Amino acid sequence: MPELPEVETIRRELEKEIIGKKIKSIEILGTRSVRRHDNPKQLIAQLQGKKITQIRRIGKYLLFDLIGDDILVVHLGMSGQLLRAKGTKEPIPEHTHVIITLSQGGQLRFIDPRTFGEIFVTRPAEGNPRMIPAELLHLGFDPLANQISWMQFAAMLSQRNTQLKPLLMDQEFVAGIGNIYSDEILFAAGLRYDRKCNTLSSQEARRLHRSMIELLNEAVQLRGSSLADEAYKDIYGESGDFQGQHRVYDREGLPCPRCKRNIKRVKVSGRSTFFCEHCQL
DNA sequence: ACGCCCGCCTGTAAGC
DNA sequence: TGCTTACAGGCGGGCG
Repeated sequence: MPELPEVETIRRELEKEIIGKKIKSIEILGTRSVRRHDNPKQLIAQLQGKKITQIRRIGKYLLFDLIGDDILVVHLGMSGQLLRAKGTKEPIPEHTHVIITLSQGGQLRFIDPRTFGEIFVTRPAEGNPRMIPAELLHLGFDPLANQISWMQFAAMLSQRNTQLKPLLMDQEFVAGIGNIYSDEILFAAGLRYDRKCNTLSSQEARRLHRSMIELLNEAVQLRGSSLADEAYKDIYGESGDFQGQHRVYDREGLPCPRCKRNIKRVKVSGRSTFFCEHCQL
């Protein structure tokens, strides 16, 4: 599923491809993707003719800033793709829910088999200096966009009493980390998924902070992870290359790259969790 | 505040 | 071989 590195890859590509272009028309083929809107026609009217000025990302959300303060928000959920079509005549893939036609710029298609993703139009929350819509105000800091110091991070950890993995995946604490990257970050930091956050030494908190930023940056460099049972593709339909770098995720029974002992798998709040008992304490 | 489960979905794969 | 079941998980909501 697209997490921060995948969404950032898409954001960078969109920045190159569609900034300055105008939305010519929108076609909504299935209403589930636009479920926040009572009236999809209103959404269409709101977007038509608007110029795209900027593409932002907060956590796993993409924000298309439009002329006149409107913001088109896209969340890919589990299986969402945003695919670029050069023309308007390319065949429409199955599970295409929304088609955005751009003035002299082909189309963007929103494809999402599992329909956990969504698209909605909104505006910046009243008086919000960072122009963040109310719907996204609950999100915590973005580990790449708003870098915080390890000291601040350590202070935040010390105030919580939860296990590390659920905290890393809590979008209100830090935005953008899902199941794959939480396991990879914890392995890189040498910390177990079930360590209580407020028991970390300052050295451990610093290691976790550093691992989080470094690992996410490395994953962005390789344009994210595409797994076998997953549908992540960038806007050109290309897979990412970071899956080859996974050290624990989906590697149950395989040797730990560090100590060669078998990678273990457990369930943590219903989610598969992969770790090395020897290297993560 | 925290942990855990459910419901929402569909494609894939394992099990009988 | 063919059907059924489990699994994958982001997110919001609810319950203890």
